[in-house]
Amino acid sequence: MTKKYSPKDVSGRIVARLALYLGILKDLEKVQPEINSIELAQRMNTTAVQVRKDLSTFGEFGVRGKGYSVSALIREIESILGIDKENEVILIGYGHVGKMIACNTNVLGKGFKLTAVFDKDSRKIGKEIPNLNIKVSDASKCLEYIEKNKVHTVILAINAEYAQVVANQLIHSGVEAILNMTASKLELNSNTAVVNADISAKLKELNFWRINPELRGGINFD
Amino acid sequence: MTKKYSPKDVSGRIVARLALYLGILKDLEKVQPEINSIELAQRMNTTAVQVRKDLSTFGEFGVRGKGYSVSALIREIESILGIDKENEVILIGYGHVGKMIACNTNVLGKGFKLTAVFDKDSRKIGKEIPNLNIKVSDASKCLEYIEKNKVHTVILAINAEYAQVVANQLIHSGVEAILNMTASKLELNSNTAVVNADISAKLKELNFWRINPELRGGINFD
DNA sequence: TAGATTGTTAATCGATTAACAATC
DNA sequence: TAGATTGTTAATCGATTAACAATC
Repeated sequence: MTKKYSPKDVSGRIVARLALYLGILKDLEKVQPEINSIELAQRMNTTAVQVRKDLSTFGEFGVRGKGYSVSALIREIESILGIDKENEVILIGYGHVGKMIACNTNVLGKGFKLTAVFDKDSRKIGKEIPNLNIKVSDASKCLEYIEKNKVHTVILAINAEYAQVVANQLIHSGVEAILNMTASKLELNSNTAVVNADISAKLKELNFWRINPELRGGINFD
Repeated sequence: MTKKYSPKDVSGRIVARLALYLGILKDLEKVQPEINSIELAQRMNTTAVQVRKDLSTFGEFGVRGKGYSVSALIREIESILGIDKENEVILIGYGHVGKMIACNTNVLGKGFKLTAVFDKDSRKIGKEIPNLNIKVSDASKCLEYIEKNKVHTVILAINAEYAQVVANQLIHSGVEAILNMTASKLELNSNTAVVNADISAKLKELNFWRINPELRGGINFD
């Protein structure tokens, strides 16, 4: 059950690609039952060898001479990413970004369930969140909630200037993973996982590639 | 004025880091006028050598024996990323994600101005966007608008299943850059720049690192 | 001049690709 | 068995790091 991958074989790039493979496979699921590395590579804008190498890092999922079963591969990748079960997450910050995440269950995707939302603004506290059966709670109760409910994943959607302070508190409370939606780069000497999903940074990257078309030789600049 | 960097020296990673350096420097601007590569590296969770290498790819911005001027470095990086001037962008899709972007000018950050918003839903068309002086337009007018106004950058925040079709049309209309907020991986044989900013993919990555703490040896898994 | 820190050239490390053996 | 396509081992390529020369 508990698969063991070697640290030297799993890189950040591979994990990022895994999430992309999954997206492609989900699109494909209704249309065709099987796929080979060549076609998957085309859709990923990469090479067939990389597809096979990536997948084989985690196990032998294909059938030689044939290819991969789309549905089986989806299940494998979901299992690798730990989204075959439902993971509880909480959201801190109910501003524009927070609201978008809270009001749109699609945004989180399969495997994640939003169980609580916190904000420090008294005008927002107590507001009902559409579709989910929860209300915005007072941010001052947040750490208590985390410890009581053993929350392991937090989406941080607060003002950038408070991000570092709040993150420190979260880690102290035992949080293992933070999705950082703020423009602030979090400094964490602990072993908490942090992934940045700040839109403005992405837009800046994009703009660089736009104004320097001659530099986008390589295929991948996600 | 027009700086020329060699393609072999500029990688996607460097550009991504550039946007992060900028964020750190902006935080720092009010607090201290100068910084050296050692301190900047600490805040970035990387090494001083990498900081210097990254920056020197684009020019000589530092003073030997001293370090870098925070404000000058900010200006340089903004210039490299092309956000020292205002770039017009349009938004396609006024659902939860689109609304979040349109209603929150902060989200785009410096250097970008939202000039038009499109949606195909007749209930949304005509709606006034708070703070910006624009209304949601009919998506059917979108391509015409792009061609007329020479729009080069589009934020795509529509349903994943339409993403590929719309992207093809955008490229045909001369769009140079797409910020893809959808969960769909866009296949583009043209030389349009695309950067993905799908939140659910990031959350999946994050979850992998959470459940495999022994694999997060390296510092950087953004 | 001595001390500090940058920018660059060379060495190492890691990730991608090529070649091929395994097997359906 | 022949054809196809996977999974893996070895070779190449690119990115990071180390060493050091430049210079404030």
